[in-house]
Amino acid sequence: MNLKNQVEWALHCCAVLSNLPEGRYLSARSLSEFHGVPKEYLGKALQGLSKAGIVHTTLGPSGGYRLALPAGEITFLNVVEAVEGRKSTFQCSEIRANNPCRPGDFCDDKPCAIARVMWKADEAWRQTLAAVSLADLQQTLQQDLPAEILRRSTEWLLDRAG
Amino acid sequence: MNLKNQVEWALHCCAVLSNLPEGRYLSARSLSEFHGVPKEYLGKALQGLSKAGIVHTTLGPSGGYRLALPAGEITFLNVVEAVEGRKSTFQCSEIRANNPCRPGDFCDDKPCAIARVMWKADEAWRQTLAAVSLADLQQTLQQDLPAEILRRSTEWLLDRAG
DNA sequence: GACAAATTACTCGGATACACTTTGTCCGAGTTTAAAAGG
DNA sequence: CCTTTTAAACTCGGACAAAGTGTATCCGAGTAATTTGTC
Repeated sequence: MNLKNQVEWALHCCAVLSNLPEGRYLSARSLSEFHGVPKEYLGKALQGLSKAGIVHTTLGPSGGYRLALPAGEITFLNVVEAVEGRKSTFQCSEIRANNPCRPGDFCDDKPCAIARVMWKADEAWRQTLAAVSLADLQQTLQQDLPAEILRRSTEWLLDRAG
Repeated sequence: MNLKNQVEWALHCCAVLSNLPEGRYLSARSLSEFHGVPKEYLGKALQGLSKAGIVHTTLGPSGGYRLALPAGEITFLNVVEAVEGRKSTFQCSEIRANNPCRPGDFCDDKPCAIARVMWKADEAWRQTLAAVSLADLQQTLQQDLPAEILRRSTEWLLDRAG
């Protein structure tokens, strides 16, 4: 079980969009060029973000994407779920019902004990992702990256932002 | 991203094997019949458990599987990793290196900030799974299930255990 | 110079193709127990 | 009754097939800004 690489791309795109001045838009083409990934396929991920209300888009030239909310109000979980979907990683297919010793009309009052554990783990995963916002990420990146690269990247982006 | 259904099957098989008296073995055929899943394919999952040292197997008639350790020393994580593999759900492909503003010889001293968050979430997931043992599961099941079904199931298993 | 029309640049969505993984089946080789055969 | 041989039941592993999902690519429709053309 692997997350799609679109999740990674979407997160990196959000990190870039966090650095964009308010009201400016950055096109899918520029985002794909900046990250070195195919534009058309990246578009699918961005459409996911758009549908989830995480980014806002405008059409036409100088159109593109910007965050629809302040970076502090968008979490990793929001982005991951927008691309990957909201359903649990563990799918219970109720095979306990196949037990030949169960009466046919027997009805369980609780979900399967195994599924409960797996879902709890899933919940822990989501909670960790929900605890980190794009603003947190931006702060981390500013500590990690040399100022020179940050400056040049910002310049590169502003050159292309509509 | 979904876990394989083999994970679910393997966990259910382990739950059954936890109820087996010490020294008895249960065949893949019986396990597949009990859970209503294809025998050959279930065999693949059991082979994973065997390779990971979670179950012990004997050949020949009256052969089959039993737990290789006390149920209290086998965790959900052990079983899940035996079937699903040990690598993280998030794969960092280092697309930050594609940033056109980075000098070609620049070397990051830390892993990507985005990957760090994703890996932390993965760790939380694993920690939750590592906190529950098969003994815990067995106890939960005994509280959940009616005594009648438990008794009949145990009888069914002992009939077939070698 | 003001207004309308055409062009351009972009997003969005659907259709399509390819590769990889999951899911499942089949069969042969090797191993151990149980049953049958022979003395 | 005891020993040897045969048969049966099982695991293990590899090869193979089908279905589903992930990873793209391509193209047409719609929209907004810009440019061009007209008065």
